[in-house]
Amino acid sequence: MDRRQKKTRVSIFTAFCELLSKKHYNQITVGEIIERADIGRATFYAHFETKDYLLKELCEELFCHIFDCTEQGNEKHNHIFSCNAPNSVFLHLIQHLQNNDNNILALLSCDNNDLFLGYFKSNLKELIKRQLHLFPNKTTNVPIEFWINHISSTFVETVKWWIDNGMKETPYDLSNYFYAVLYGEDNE
Amino acid sequence: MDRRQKKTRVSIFTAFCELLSKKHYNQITVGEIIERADIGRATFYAHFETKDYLLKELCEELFCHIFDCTEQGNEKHNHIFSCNAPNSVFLHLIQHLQNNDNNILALLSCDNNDLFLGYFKSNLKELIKRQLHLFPNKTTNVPIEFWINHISSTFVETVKWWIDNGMKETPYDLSNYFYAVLYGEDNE
DNA sequence: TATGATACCGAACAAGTTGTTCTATATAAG
DNA sequence: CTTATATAGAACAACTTGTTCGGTATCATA
Repeated sequence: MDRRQKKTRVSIFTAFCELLSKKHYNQITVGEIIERADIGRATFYAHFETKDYLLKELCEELFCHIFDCTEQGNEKHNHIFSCNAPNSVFLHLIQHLQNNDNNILALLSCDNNDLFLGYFKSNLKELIKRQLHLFPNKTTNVPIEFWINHISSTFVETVKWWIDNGMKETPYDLSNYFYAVLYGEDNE
Repeated sequence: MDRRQKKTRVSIFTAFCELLSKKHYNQITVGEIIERADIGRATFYAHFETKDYLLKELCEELFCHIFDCTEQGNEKHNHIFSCNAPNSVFLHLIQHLQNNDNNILALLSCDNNDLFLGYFKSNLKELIKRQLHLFPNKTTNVPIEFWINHISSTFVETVKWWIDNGMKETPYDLSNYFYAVLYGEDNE
């Protein structure tokens, strides 16, 4: 990609993230974004058809960066699945979040959740589907699709709860909470 | 309240709900609302400071109507808690939804979820807190606040999943799904 | 029925937002 | 050096928001 394009794209993403951590997505205007990114109006629209697409592409980049590790089998940076226990998978995910890779926390914590969390959950579901053997269905009469949805929902809600309450718990403890409500008793 | 005010308020709510069932909240303009409600622009703003407040008040009316039953102890229309089992509580709630009281389904089903579901969940949490004895915490090391959040999240996500998949399951079955992922095995 | 209060209409308005279009300039690639 | 492309920057129409104001209809009361 053209060096200029890349620079512009990065500065838009950066400005957008900074704004997202301050105010609700709905209240952010294109005018604010281009002012903070210090680019021309036409340039913005040359990159993104609309604000919604900007968010969409931002999410894709961020989640791709986090979930990617699981794509290429057992070859390269699949550290999330280095240990074959579901608890470990999510522990790693939570640690990623705690490290605040790519400023994801700022996006998860504020009011912009709705759309963002939607993308997050949808990526999570794909991950779970691909690694379903790690999450045995503990009940007999619940459809598999419902079960998958429940796992990913529970994880997203766990993280949301964690953030809303000041992230006091360690990733390890939180991962155990998650696992406890999902599978009954703590697995220690 | 003045008969005129009441009429105006109702027509605004009605128009708003109809629009919400068609398009996303963000894409609905005040212009559309007042055109469909057939009222003057100034009249709208005399009733609601902004579109967000309109949604807020709408939610309060709707949820009050559904959750109210639990407020006045065991005296009047507390049919939701007529049976002292948590499964029954949510079964009743789901049946309310299936009956589509006050067109709530239209609001839950479409793209407008975010804000609306937020209010829904917050009402749910209050209900659960008041009736916590019905939901024994099955795990030892999970904080009670986390547990409450998990119950209400799971219910909201269950209903969302149900709607997104065409509401094929009976309220009875769905309630069992909910209870199964929450408490391990089916309680039949 | 008469009267004062209040809700409504509708039009106009400023301020702000969106997405497009244009020319000129700067930067990349061959 | 030359050509292609990305950007700046300004101007633009169309739309949205929230306010204002004078006139009209409806209420509640005497």
